[in-house]
Amino acid sequence: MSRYNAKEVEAKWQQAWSEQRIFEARAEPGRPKYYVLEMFPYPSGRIHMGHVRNYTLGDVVARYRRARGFNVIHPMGWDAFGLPAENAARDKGIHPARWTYDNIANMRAELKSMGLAIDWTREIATCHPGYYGHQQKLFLDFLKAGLVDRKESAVNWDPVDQTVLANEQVIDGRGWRSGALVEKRKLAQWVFRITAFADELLESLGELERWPARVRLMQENWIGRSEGAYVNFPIVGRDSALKIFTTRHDTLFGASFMALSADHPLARQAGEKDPAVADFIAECQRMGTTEEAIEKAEKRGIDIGLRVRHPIDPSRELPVYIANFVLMDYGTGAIFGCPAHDQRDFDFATRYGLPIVPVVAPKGDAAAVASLDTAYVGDGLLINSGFLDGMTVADAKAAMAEKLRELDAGEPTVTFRLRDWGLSRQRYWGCPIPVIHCESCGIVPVPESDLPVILPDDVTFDRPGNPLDHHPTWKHVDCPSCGRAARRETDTMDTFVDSSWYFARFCSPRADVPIVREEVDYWLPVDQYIGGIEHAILHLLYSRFYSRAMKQCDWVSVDEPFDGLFTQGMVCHETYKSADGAWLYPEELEWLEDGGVRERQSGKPVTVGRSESMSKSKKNVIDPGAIIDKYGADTARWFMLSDSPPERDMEWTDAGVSGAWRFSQRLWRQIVESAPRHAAAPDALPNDIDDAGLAVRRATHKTIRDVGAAIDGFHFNVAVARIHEFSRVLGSYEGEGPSADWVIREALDALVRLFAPMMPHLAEEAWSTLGHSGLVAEAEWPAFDPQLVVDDTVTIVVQVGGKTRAKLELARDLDERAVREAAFASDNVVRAMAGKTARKVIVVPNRLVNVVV
RNA sequence: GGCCGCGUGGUGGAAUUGGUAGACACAGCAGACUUAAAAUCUGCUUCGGUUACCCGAGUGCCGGUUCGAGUCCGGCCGCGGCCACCA
Repeated sequence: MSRYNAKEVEAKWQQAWSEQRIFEARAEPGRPKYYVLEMFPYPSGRIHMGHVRNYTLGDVVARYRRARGFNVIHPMGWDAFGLPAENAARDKGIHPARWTYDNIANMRAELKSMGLAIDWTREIATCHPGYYGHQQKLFLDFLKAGLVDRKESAVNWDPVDQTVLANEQVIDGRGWRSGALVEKRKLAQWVFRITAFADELLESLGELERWPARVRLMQENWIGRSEGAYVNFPIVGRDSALKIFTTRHDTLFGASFMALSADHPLARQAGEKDPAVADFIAECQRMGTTEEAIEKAEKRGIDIGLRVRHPIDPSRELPVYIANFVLMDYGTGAIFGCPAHDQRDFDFATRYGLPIVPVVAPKGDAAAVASLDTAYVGDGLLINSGFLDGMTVADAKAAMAEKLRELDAGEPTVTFRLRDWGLSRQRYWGCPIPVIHCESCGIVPVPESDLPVILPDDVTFDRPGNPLDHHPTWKHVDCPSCGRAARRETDTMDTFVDSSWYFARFCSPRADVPIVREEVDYWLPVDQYIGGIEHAILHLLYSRFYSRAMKQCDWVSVDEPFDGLFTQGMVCHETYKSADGAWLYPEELEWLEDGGVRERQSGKPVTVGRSESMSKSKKNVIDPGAIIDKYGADTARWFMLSDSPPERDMEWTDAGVSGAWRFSQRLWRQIVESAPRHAAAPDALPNDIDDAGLAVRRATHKTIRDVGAAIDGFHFNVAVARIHEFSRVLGSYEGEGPSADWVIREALDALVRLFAPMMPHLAEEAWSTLGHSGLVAEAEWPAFDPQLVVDDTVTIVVQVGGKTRAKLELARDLDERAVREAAFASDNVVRAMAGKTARKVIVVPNRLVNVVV
């Protein structure tokens, strides 16, 4: 029995693909293209199972589309800037560049061992000046186009590491690395004006039909459009007014106080005069932004003595508080409090003894809201509201908006939750922001002739803060405008910037301009993008913004970069804990015959925990390298595609892997053992084949149809099942085959091409064993004969009263009367009817008969 | 708290979108081959009623629409995700 040696065979075919350069893509205007892209990896050092799943899915699509005749582009690169490289430098003394490029070399080799149909000539790394230099050019274009701004904004500041932290890096109010209490600081930051596209980014979500509904919804919520109104409350004793934003202007008559954010200019003014107010502001700024902090935080405030007039009823004066629950960067940083109809305002009013005046009641029934113990946020009719009384909430909003406009006291407006994208990071290992600060000229862009602004190599990590800041010379430059001494911007860009345009750079990865228009016009948009759901918001939203910004600067023609998006599930594995509660690696365990588990070394008992997403911290990881080494890439790929639908989480099991390995061996035997016996099909197919021959041909053509449909729909697990089934069918004819041996040959030729996208190495070996000279990677997808996928007979289900009582094998398209007769002739049907007469008979052609008794 | 998903055998999951529930696989059991084991092959495998046949129940729970519901509608229960003091 011949055994398939994956290790040798896989290396051989990987070399053949590479030597024949079949995956190198070239734009061919007029020929249909297909751009397959998986989210590029961060070069952490080793690939993990999540990568294996991601790139296997993409590779199936790429190879399948190629077989379908598309001009496929399938590139790979490295999201290579980021904090871990700097941490490695601090902890191990390795330069970030060295660490990163070493990791890339490792991971490239690992990815290559997977046998991916990738055009490696297009490989890019975002940390290379040949990439980030062009990113600086785009930045300057955006700056010129008014898409970049410099803004004072509140940031999380780690006083020990002396850097800004992203929200995700603040854990329980402390820096994740230093453990220091994080402060809120105002810093001048560069921002992309993503909010300028808020409406468009929201609107266009509707056109992304090949995106998961869930992702679109998440983006919709993230952008968070709300319709409301600005309202101006004149300040008593001053010329100015306090401007607030509300979505409930219908409840304006229920106002009982005003509340300002601690960062509001009026709050600051008050703080300068009153130490108690200043103390309260300081306290608000210290307040954590974590989930628990927010949940526990009480609604608190301080009356700053200011009074405003109600805009509709000037006789009423309202107190102005600073409140800890009002955010500066949403709306205007100030609200009016309507305790009866907002829970936060209700809590606040209760605490400070402010009036609670209901102005909306169900059906206008004032009694129903006379004594509230929580805010009433439901619908109803207006009460206690002068000219609004009796109106619905919606009508009252409209009427109030009209009134505000009349009085010049406010106007309807739309507000978004989306904020501008702060891109400044006080870090070394990122793309330098190409601007210069000059005392006399202000902000001066780096002249394009001076690009790229290259990161200096000679940096030190021996003290906290940004190494670019500590560098003795790098930041000192002459102002390009006036020539006097000036300072280079030492902040670098958020790494999300790097990944916001890489799909465009892949189209012309070596060009001396960022993007070559003819190339992107041919290849973009990405037809199928594949990656984890964790990027559902930020990366995908940023890329959508970037596309629009690049279009505005005439670099690309598309608004939407990703036509189709697929979000894969995670790879999970059981977790193991020792008796003293420490996590254990699967390799540290020994499995006993009785099904128990213990530690291999010590023999101590082990608790098997639930299956969770593979992570180093829980030690429930399986190294893909070891699996590929032992079983081959095809086995790993096949297992990834089997059983679990790709969008769902899957569980990695030893049994599953060995099952995949056994099946690959089975396929190999089946093909190699039958191949010599079966001749190729004659040009003119004979009609006189026997029943077995016809059955095999039908199975072949149905499988071709079903596998194609399954791959089209991303149901790779179903495609796998159909191939299993087909292999069994062929197996059942191994002893006594059809008289026409070309029928088996036709089946094998189809079979190999059907599993080629999934197990490409085995497929090449099988294809050549079958006597084909070319590569199966370049073979056409088999076509099915529509006549052969329709059987002559159909199984008709006969139900009596909705319960299945018989199954009849009848000729296809038999007329209704004959079907009825056959149904009533069935013993089981007669018995089930028990002498009753049929009240009604429903006949669904070629499917079922339901006798209603 | 808001919004959105999902609940199918021992397990992962199928089910032409309202028409045979459990394809395919894993695990398990039985058998063949073998001195034996491994490997391989064959069969069985939702639960209950004595095997075959057949009967009853069955897609989280309760109800509804329909000749017919895993699929549609209403209400519960459970699990998960995203956002979250967003005015």
